[in-house]
Amino acid sequence: MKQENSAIEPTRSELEILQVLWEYGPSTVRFVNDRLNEEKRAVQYTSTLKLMQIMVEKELLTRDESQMKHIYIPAVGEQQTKGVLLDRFVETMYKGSASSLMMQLLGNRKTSKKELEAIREMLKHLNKK
Amino acid sequence: MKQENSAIEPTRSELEILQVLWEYGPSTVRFVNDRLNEEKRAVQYTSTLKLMQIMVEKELLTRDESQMKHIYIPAVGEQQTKGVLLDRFVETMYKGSASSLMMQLLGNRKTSKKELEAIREMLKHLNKK
DNA sequence: TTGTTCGTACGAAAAAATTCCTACCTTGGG
DNA sequence: CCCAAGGTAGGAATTTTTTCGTACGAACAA
Repeated sequence: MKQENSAIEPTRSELEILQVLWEYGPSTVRFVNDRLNEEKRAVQYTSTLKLMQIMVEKELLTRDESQMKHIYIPAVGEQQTKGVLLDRFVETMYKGSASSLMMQLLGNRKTSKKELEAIREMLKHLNKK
Repeated sequence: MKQENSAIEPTRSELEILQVLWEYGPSTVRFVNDRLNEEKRAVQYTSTLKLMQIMVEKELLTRDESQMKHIYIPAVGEQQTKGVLLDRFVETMYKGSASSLMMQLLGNRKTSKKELEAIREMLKHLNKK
């Protein structure tokens, strides 16, 4: 069955592509493919092409076809998309409890002192609102 | 190609099953399937069975076959698993920056005052360590 | 005993996500 | 002009994940 709803639901690979476009701005397939191969993993040019074409169909991307080298543009916002995914993550993993997630996060060794400081600082400012 | 590594990588459906087992403890397929149908979505008994059998193969679960009704037991810890998934999430979505994630989280409407209070409280205690 | 219910095993279908092959067009250099 | 490089389109194959049909055994009530 086809996915009919308009919910933002990028797959893992689609998300990788979006990340590139969010970071570098509108780009050609070639550029995106190069970034993926450099930063992520080996992937054939036509694979990336195909995926990006599908993403246009799904309206995750739009493209400018006025040149031979089409320019692909994200059709979904970075913050919005990440927000939705984060919400879903918190929902399914922590029953919607942000503080549970925080607890887990801070329990991990990987959270550096610097990170902690940043978070405290943020909360402080949040107080004033 | 088969997945050979032993990394904890439950799929979405597998995670649903794990959640049930984590919450209610070791259970039969029937019990898990009932919970899924109540709490999540319609799913056939044999589908759940199959999935749980696969999870045994993948060593996400173990099972006690001494009775006819097999009892399935999580083979991976809840905190550990969620921790790994959270780390990966932060890594891919926020370049490993916990504070970025926090920022996003707190920016969402859904974080209640109560949640905020809980987080502040937690950080306070974390100070003392 | 017999049939209904409930369990497991297992193959295979279906759906979703990903990858790649092939064909064909356009551009630019020699 | 001709070829090589690099682009798009699209079908199809693969892989991964999910779902289910069928077979068959055990338990239990009538």
